Amino acid sequence: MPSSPNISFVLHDVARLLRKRFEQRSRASGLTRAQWQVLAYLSRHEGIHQNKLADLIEIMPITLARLLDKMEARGFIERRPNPTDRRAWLLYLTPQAHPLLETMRSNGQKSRDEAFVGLSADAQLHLLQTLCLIKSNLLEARTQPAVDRENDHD
Amino acid sequence: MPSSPNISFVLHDVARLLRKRFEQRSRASGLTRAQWQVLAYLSRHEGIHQNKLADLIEIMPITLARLLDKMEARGFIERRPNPTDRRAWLLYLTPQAHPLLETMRSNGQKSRDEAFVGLSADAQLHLLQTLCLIKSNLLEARTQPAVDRENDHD
DNA sequence: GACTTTTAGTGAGCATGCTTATTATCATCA
DNA sequence: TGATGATAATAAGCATGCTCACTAAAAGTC
Repeated sequence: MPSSPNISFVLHDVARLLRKRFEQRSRASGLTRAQWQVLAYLSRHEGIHQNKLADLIEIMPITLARLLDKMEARGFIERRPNPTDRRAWLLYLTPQAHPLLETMRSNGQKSRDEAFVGLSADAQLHLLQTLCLIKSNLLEARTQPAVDRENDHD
Repeated sequence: MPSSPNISFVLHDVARLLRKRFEQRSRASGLTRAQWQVLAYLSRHEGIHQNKLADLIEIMPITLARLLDKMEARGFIERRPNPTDRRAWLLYLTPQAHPLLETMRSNGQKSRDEAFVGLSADAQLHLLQTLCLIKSNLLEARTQPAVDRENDHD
Protein backbone atom coordinates (compact mmCIF):
# COMPACT_ATOMS: atom_id res chain seq x y z
CA MET A 1 0.00 0.00 0.00
CA PRO A 2 2.99 2.30 0.22
CA SER A 3 4.73 2.61 -3.14
CA SER A 4 4.31 -1.12 -3.77
CA PRO A 5 0.81 -2.22 -2.81
CA ASN A 6 0.22 -5.43 -0.94
CA ILE A 7 -0.43 -8.22 -3.42
CA SER A 8 -3.21 -9.77 -1.34
CA PHE A 9 -5.09 -6.50 -1.23
CA VAL A 10 -4.74 -6.04 -4.98
CA LEU A 11 -5.86 -9.58 -5.63
CA HIS A 12 -8.92 -9.07 -3.49
CA ASP A 13 -9.66 -5.74 -5.20
CA VAL A 14 -9.41 -7.28 -8.65
CA ALA A 15 -11.79 -10.09 -7.72
CA ARG A 16 -14.27 -7.61 -6.29
CA LEU A 17 -14.11 -5.22 -9.23
CA LEU A 18 -14.44 -8.08 -11.70
CA ARG A 19 -17.49 -9.37 -9.91
CA LYS A 20 -19.04 -5.92 -9.76
CA ARG A 21 -18.52 -5.35 -13.45
CA PHE A 22 -19.88 -8.76 -14.36
CA GLU A 23 -23.00 -8.16 -12.28
CA GLN A 24 -23.59 -4.76 -13.82
CA ARG A 25 -23.62 -6.48 -17.16
CA SER A 26 -25.72 -9.44 -16.10
CA ARG A 27 -28.32 -7.67 -14.06
CA ALA A 28 -30.89 -8.14 -16.82
CA SER A 29 -30.34 -11.89 -16.81
CA GLY A 30 -31.27 -12.21 -13.13
CA LEU A 31 -28.15 -14.17 -12.22
CA THR A 32 -25.35 -13.03 -9.96
CA ARG A 33 -21.75 -14.14 -10.38
CA ALA A 34 -22.07 -16.75 -7.64
CA GLN A 35 -25.30 -18.10 -9.09
CA TRP A 36 -23.75 -18.21 -12.53
CA GLN A 37 -20.83 -20.21 -11.17
CA VAL A 38 -23.28 -22.70 -9.68
CA LEU A 39 -25.20 -22.93 -12.93
CA ALA A 40 -22.02 -23.38 -14.97
CA TYR A 41 -20.74 -26.22 -12.82
CA LEU A 42 -24.17 -27.81 -12.55
CA SER A 43 -24.67 -27.77 -16.32
CA ARG A 44 -21.76 -30.22 -16.53
CA HIS A 45 -22.88 -32.41 -13.65
CA GLU A 46 -26.64 -32.68 -13.74
CA GLY A 47 -28.06 -35.11 -11.19
CA ILE A 48 -25.32 -34.32 -8.65
CA HIS A 49 -25.90 -34.01 -4.88
CA GLN A 50 -25.56 -30.67 -3.11
CA ASN A 51 -22.58 -31.76 -1.05
CA LYS A 52 -20.71 -32.96 -4.11
CA LEU A 53 -21.42 -29.75 -5.97
CA ALA A 54 -20.28 -27.70 -2.98
CA ASP A 55 -17.06 -29.73 -3.00
CA LEU A 56 -16.53 -29.00 -6.69
CA ILE A 57 -16.99 -25.26 -6.24
CA GLU A 58 -15.14 -25.40 -2.92
CA ILE A 59 -17.73 -23.52 -0.92
CA MET A 60 -19.52 -24.58 2.25
CA PRO A 61 -22.65 -26.69 1.67
CA ILE A 62 -24.78 -24.14 3.50
CA THR A 63 -23.59 -21.40 1.17
CA LEU A 64 -24.61 -23.50 -1.80
CA ALA A 65 -27.97 -24.33 -0.21
CA ARG A 66 -28.85 -20.65 0.06
CA LEU A 67 -27.84 -20.02 -3.54
CA LEU A 68 -29.91 -22.97 -4.72
CA ASP A 69 -32.91 -21.70 -2.73
CA LYS A 70 -32.87 -18.50 -4.74
CA MET A 71 -32.17 -20.18 -8.03
CA GLU A 72 -34.96 -22.66 -7.45
CA ALA A 73 -37.38 -19.86 -6.53
CA ARG A 74 -36.50 -18.09 -9.76
CA GLY A 75 -36.96 -21.23 -11.79
CA PHE A 76 -33.38 -21.84 -12.89
CA ILE A 77 -32.80 -25.17 -11.18
CA GLU A 78 -34.85 -27.91 -9.58
CA ARG A 79 -34.25 -30.28 -6.68
CA ARG A 80 -35.60 -33.74 -7.41
CA PRO A 81 -35.98 -36.26 -4.62
CA ASN A 82 -33.47 -39.07 -4.57
CA PRO A 83 -35.39 -42.37 -4.53
CA THR A 84 -32.60 -44.21 -2.73
CA ASP A 85 -31.75 -41.58 -0.09
CA ARG A 86 -34.41 -39.36 1.37
CA ARG A 87 -31.81 -36.99 2.85
CA ALA A 88 -30.35 -35.97 -0.48
CA TRP A 89 -31.61 -34.07 -3.50
CA LEU A 90 -30.65 -34.50 -7.12
CA LEU A 91 -29.96 -31.21 -8.86
CA TYR A 92 -31.06 -30.36 -12.39
CA LEU A 93 -31.26 -27.31 -14.61
CA THR A 94 -34.74 -26.31 -15.71
CA PRO A 95 -35.46 -25.95 -19.43
CA GLN A 96 -35.49 -22.16 -19.16
CA ALA A 97 -31.98 -22.14 -17.72
CA HIS A 98 -30.39 -23.60 -20.83
CA PRO A 99 -30.67 -20.53 -23.05
CA LEU A 100 -29.04 -18.49 -20.29
CA LEU A 101 -25.81 -20.46 -20.47
CA GLU A 102 -24.70 -18.85 -23.71
CA THR A 103 -25.67 -15.34 -22.64
CA MET A 104 -23.81 -15.64 -19.39
CA ARG A 105 -20.74 -17.14 -21.00
CA SER A 106 -20.74 -14.21 -23.37
CA ASN A 107 -21.07 -11.74 -20.50
CA GLY A 108 -18.15 -13.38 -18.76
CA GLN A 109 -16.08 -13.17 -21.91
CA LYS A 110 -16.87 -9.48 -22.30
CA SER A 111 -15.88 -8.74 -18.74
CA ARG A 112 -12.63 -10.64 -19.17
CA ASP A 113 -11.93 -8.84 -22.44
CA GLU A 114 -12.25 -5.54 -20.61
CA ALA A 115 -10.16 -6.67 -17.67
CA PHE A 116 -7.34 -8.18 -19.70
CA VAL A 117 -6.66 -5.33 -22.09
CA GLY A 118 -2.91 -5.21 -22.65
CA LEU A 119 -2.38 -8.87 -21.68
CA SER A 120 -1.33 -11.24 -24.44
CA ALA A 121 -2.90 -14.67 -24.71
CA ASP A 122 0.36 -16.06 -23.35
CA ALA A 123 0.28 -13.68 -20.40
CA GLN A 124 -3.31 -14.66 -19.66
CA LEU A 125 -2.45 -18.34 -19.75
CA HIS A 126 0.50 -17.70 -17.48
CA LEU A 127 -1.70 -15.80 -15.06
CA LEU A 128 -4.20 -18.65 -15.03
CA GLN A 129 -1.46 -21.16 -14.26
CA THR A 130 -0.06 -19.00 -11.49
CA LEU A 131 -3.50 -18.58 -9.93
CA CYS A 132 -4.13 -22.32 -10.09
CA LEU A 133 -0.84 -22.94 -8.30
CA ILE A 134 -1.76 -20.45 -5.58
CA LYS A 135 -5.20 -21.97 -5.25
CA SER A 136 -3.78 -25.43 -4.76
CA ASN A 137 -1.31 -24.07 -2.20
CA LEU A 138 -4.20 -22.54 -0.29
CA LEU A 139 -6.29 -25.71 -0.46
CA GLU A 140 -3.28 -27.57 0.86
CA ALA A 141 -2.67 -25.05 3.65
CA ARG A 142 -6.30 -25.30 4.68
CA THR A 143 -5.66 -28.77 6.08
CA GLN A 144 -2.96 -27.45 8.41
CA PRO A 145 -3.49 -25.38 11.55
CA ALA A 146 -2.96 -21.65 11.18
CA VAL A 147 -0.98 -20.43 14.14
CA ASP A 148 -1.27 -16.86 15.33
CA ARG A 149 2.15 -16.67 16.97
CA GLU A 150 4.99 -14.29 16.37
CA ASN A 151 8.01 -16.54 15.88
CA ASP A 152 6.89 -19.44 13.78
CA HIS A 153 9.05 -19.42 10.74
CA ASP A 154 11.51 -16.62 10.83
CA MET B 1 -14.40 -25.11 -15.63
CA PRO B 2 -14.08 -27.77 -18.31
CA SER B 3 -10.46 -28.93 -18.58
CA SER B 4 -9.22 -25.36 -18.34
CA PRO B 5 -11.04 -23.53 -15.57
CA ASN B 6 -12.37 -20.04 -16.08
CA ILE B 7 -9.78 -17.50 -14.97
CA SER B 8 -12.36 -15.24 -13.31
CA PHE B 9 -13.66 -18.09 -11.20
CA VAL B 10 -10.15 -19.06 -10.15
CA LEU B 11 -9.28 -15.49 -9.33
CA HIS B 12 -12.36 -15.18 -7.18
CA ASP B 13 -11.61 -18.50 -5.47
CA VAL B 14 -8.04 -17.47 -4.70
CA ALA B 15 -9.16 -14.18 -3.17
CA ARG B 16 -11.76 -15.98 -1.05
CA LEU B 17 -9.40 -18.71 0.13
CA LEU B 18 -6.70 -16.17 0.93
CA ARG B 19 -9.13 -14.13 2.99
CA LYS B 20 -10.39 -17.21 4.80
CA ARG B 21 -6.88 -18.31 5.69
CA PHE B 22 -5.88 -14.85 6.84
CA GLU B 23 -8.93 -14.62 9.07
CA GLN B 24 -8.32 -18.03 10.60
CA ARG B 25 -4.90 -16.77 11.59
CA SER B 26 -6.04 -13.35 12.78
CA ARG B 27 -9.11 -14.35 14.69
CA ALA B 28 -7.32 -13.78 18.00
CA SER B 29 -6.47 -10.21 17.00
CA GLY B 30 -10.12 -9.26 16.54
CA LEU B 31 -9.61 -7.81 13.07
CA THR B 32 -10.99 -9.15 9.82
CA ARG B 33 -9.24 -8.78 6.48
CA ALA B 34 -11.38 -5.82 5.48
CA GLN B 35 -10.86 -4.09 8.80
CA TRP B 36 -7.14 -4.73 8.59
CA GLN B 37 -7.08 -3.14 5.13
CA VAL B 38 -8.81 -0.07 6.54
CA LEU B 39 -6.38 0.11 9.45
CA ALA B 40 -3.35 -0.31 7.19
CA TYR B 41 -4.41 2.49 4.87
CA LEU B 42 -5.49 4.70 7.73
CA SER B 43 -2.17 4.29 9.53
CA ARG B 44 -0.54 6.10 6.61
CA HIS B 45 -3.20 8.79 6.33
CA GLU B 46 -4.30 9.75 9.81
CA GLY B 47 -6.65 12.71 9.90
CA ILE B 48 -8.27 11.75 6.56
CA HIS B 49 -12.00 12.05 5.79
CA GLN B 50 -14.15 8.96 5.28
CA ASN B 51 -14.87 9.73 1.65
CA LYS B 52 -11.18 10.17 0.86
CA LEU B 53 -10.32 6.92 2.59
CA ALA B 54 -13.10 5.10 0.74
CA ASP B 55 -11.64 6.47 -2.49
CA LEU B 56 -8.19 5.18 -1.58
CA ILE B 57 -9.46 1.70 -0.81
CA GLU B 58 -11.89 1.92 -3.71
CA ILE B 59 -14.95 0.83 -1.80
CA MET B 60 -18.27 2.59 -1.42
CA PRO B 61 -18.38 5.16 1.41
CA ILE B 62 -21.26 3.32 3.04
CA THR B 63 -19.21 0.12 3.13
CA LEU B 64 -16.40 1.97 4.87
CA ALA B 65 -18.83 3.61 7.29
CA ARG B 66 -20.03 0.20 8.50
CA LEU B 67 -16.48 -1.04 8.94
CA LEU B 68 -15.54 2.06 10.89
CA ASP B 69 -18.61 1.65 13.11
CA LYS B 70 -17.32 -1.74 14.23
CA MET B 71 -13.71 -0.65 14.52
CA GLU B 72 -14.73 2.36 16.58
CA ALA B 73 -16.89 0.20 18.86
CA ARG B 74 -13.92 -2.10 19.41
CA GLY B 75 -11.62 0.79 20.16
CA PHE B 76 -9.30 0.56 17.14
CA ILE B 77 -10.09 3.92 15.57
CA GLU B 78 -11.75 7.18 16.54
CA ARG B 79 -13.78 9.75 14.64
CA ARG B 80 -12.91 13.28 15.70
CA PRO B 81 -15.16 16.19 14.70
CA ASN B 82 -13.82 18.45 12.01
CA PRO B 83 -13.85 22.04 13.34
CA THR B 84 -14.17 23.54 9.86
CA ASP B 85 -16.84 21.19 8.44
CA ARG B 86 -19.54 19.77 10.63
CA ARG B 87 -20.48 17.15 8.03
CA ALA B 88 -17.12 15.41 8.05
CA TRP B 89 -15.14 13.37 10.57
CA LEU B 90 -11.39 13.14 10.93
CA LEU B 91 -10.19 9.58 11.33
CA TYR B 92 -7.43 8.50 13.72
CA LEU B 93 -6.01 5.27 15.10
CA THR B 94 -6.32 4.81 18.84
CA PRO B 95 -3.17 4.13 20.87
CA GLN B 96 -4.12 0.48 21.30
CA ALA B 97 -4.31 -0.01 17.54
CA HIS B 98 -0.65 0.71 16.97
CA PRO B 99 0.80 -2.51 18.42
CA LEU B 100 -1.62 -4.44 16.18
CA LEU B 101 -0.02 -3.15 13.00
CA GLU B 102 3.06 -5.33 13.32
CA THR B 103 1.11 -8.43 14.29
CA MET B 104 -1.24 -8.06 11.36
CA ARG B 105 1.54 -7.37 8.90
CA SER B 106 3.21 -10.53 10.10
CA ASN B 107 -0.03 -12.52 9.72
CA GLY B 108 -0.38 -11.22 6.19
CA GLN B 109 3.18 -12.19 5.40
CA LYS B 110 2.63 -15.71 6.75
CA SER B 111 -0.50 -16.15 4.66
CA ARG B 112 1.32 -14.95 1.56
CA ASP B 113 4.25 -17.24 2.27
CA GLU B 114 1.83 -20.16 2.35
CA ALA B 115 -0.01 -19.07 -0.75
CA PHE B 116 3.06 -18.37 -2.86
CA VAL B 117 4.99 -21.57 -2.29
CA GLY B 118 6.69 -22.43 -5.56
CA LEU B 119 6.63 -18.84 -6.86
CA SER B 120 9.96 -17.07 -7.17
CA ALA B 121 10.33 -13.46 -6.06
CA ASP B 122 10.37 -12.54 -9.74
CA ALA B 123 7.19 -14.47 -10.38
CA GLN B 124 5.50 -12.76 -7.43
CA LEU B 125 6.53 -9.36 -8.67
CA HIS B 126 5.28 -10.22 -12.12
CA LEU B 127 1.95 -11.36 -10.68
CA LEU B 128 1.64 -8.13 -8.74
CA GLN B 129 2.27 -6.07 -11.86
CA THR B 130 -0.22 -8.09 -13.86
CA LEU B 131 -2.87 -7.68 -11.18
CA CYS B 132 -2.25 -3.94 -11.00
CA LEU B 133 -2.73 -3.69 -14.76
CA ILE B 134 -6.01 -5.62 -14.55
CA LYS B 135 -7.16 -3.47 -11.67
CA SER B 136 -6.53 -0.28 -13.59
CA ASN B 137 -8.35 -1.74 -16.61
CA LEU B 138 -11.34 -2.46 -14.40
CA LEU B 139 -11.29 0.97 -12.80
CA GLU B 140 -11.20 2.42 -16.29
CA ALA B 141 -14.06 0.20 -17.50
CA ARG B 142 -16.14 1.23 -14.53
CA THR B 143 -16.60 4.67 -16.04
CA GLN B 144 -18.12 3.20 -19.19
CA PRO B 145 -21.58 1.67 -19.52
CA ALA B 146 -21.74 -2.10 -19.41
CA VAL B 147 -24.06 -3.24 -22.14
CA ASP B 148 -25.88 -6.52 -21.88
CA ARG B 149 -26.36 -7.05 -25.60
CA GLU B 150 -25.35 -9.94 -27.75
CA ASN B 151 -23.53 -8.38 -30.68
CA ASP B 152 -21.32 -5.65 -29.28
CA HIS B 153 -17.86 -6.54 -30.31
CA ASP B 154 -17.73 -9.71 -32.25
C1' DG C 1 -29.84 36.72 1.96
C1' DA C 2 -32.68 33.10 -0.29
C1' DC C 3 -32.13 29.18 -3.80
C1' DT C 4 -29.91 25.49 -5.90
C1' DT C 5 -26.32 22.24 -6.24
C1' DT C 6 -22.78 19.57 -4.33
C1' DT C 7 -20.67 16.96 -0.70
C1' DA C 8 -20.16 13.93 3.75
C1' DG C 9 -22.17 10.62 5.92
C1' DT C 10 -25.70 7.19 7.04
C1' DG C 11 -30.27 4.00 6.82
C1' DA C 12 -32.57 0.08 4.61
C1' DG C 13 -32.29 -3.92 2.31
C1' DC C 14 -30.12 -7.50 -0.49
C1' DA C 15 -26.39 -11.17 -1.86
C1' DT C 16 -22.43 -14.09 -0.61
C1' DG C 17 -19.63 -16.44 2.41
C1' DC C 18 -18.39 -17.96 6.81
C1' DT C 19 -18.86 -20.55 11.74
C1' DT C 20 -21.52 -23.11 14.75
C1' DA C 21 -25.41 -25.94 15.76
C1' DT C 22 -29.55 -28.87 14.59
C1' DT C 23 -32.60 -32.27 12.23
C1' DA C 24 -33.47 -36.19 9.48
C1' DT C 25 -31.93 -40.12 7.49
C1' DC C 26 -28.75 -43.77 6.44
C1' DA C 27 -25.16 -47.24 7.71
C1' DT C 28 -22.93 -50.19 10.94
C1' DC C 29 -22.44 -53.41 14.35
C1' DA C 30 -23.54 -55.75 18.54
C1' DT D 1 -33.57 -54.91 16.18
C1' DG D 2 -31.84 -51.25 18.53
C1' DA D 3 -28.06 -48.12 19.76
C1' DT D 4 -24.27 -45.47 17.73
C1' DG D 5 -22.08 -42.91 14.53
C1' DA D 6 -21.75 -40.75 9.94
C1' DT D 7 -23.81 -37.99 6.33
C1' DA D 8 -27.19 -34.56 3.67
C1' DA D 9 -29.23 -30.63 4.28
C1' DT D 10 -30.60 -26.67 6.66
C1' DA D 11 -31.09 -22.86 10.64
C1' DA D 12 -29.19 -18.83 13.04
C1' DG D 13 -26.29 -15.23 13.10
C1' DC D 14 -22.32 -12.50 11.64
C1' DA D 15 -19.17 -9.74 8.21
C1' DT D 16 -18.52 -7.48 3.74
C1' DG D 17 -19.97 -5.31 -0.23
C1' DC D 18 -23.35 -3.49 -3.12
C1' DT D 19 -27.63 -0.26 -4.78
C1' DC D 20 -30.83 3.12 -3.77
C1' DA D 21 -32.57 6.68 -0.94
C1' DC D 22 -32.10 10.15 2.50
C1' DT D 23 -30.41 14.07 5.83
C1' DA D 24 -27.45 17.71 7.04
C1' DA D 25 -24.26 20.87 6.00
C1' DA D 26 -21.32 23.51 2.86
C1' DA D 27 -20.59 26.08 -1.46
C1' DG D 28 -21.89 28.51 -5.32
C1' DT D 29 -25.33 31.70 -7.65
C1' DC D 30 -28.70 35.11 -8.48
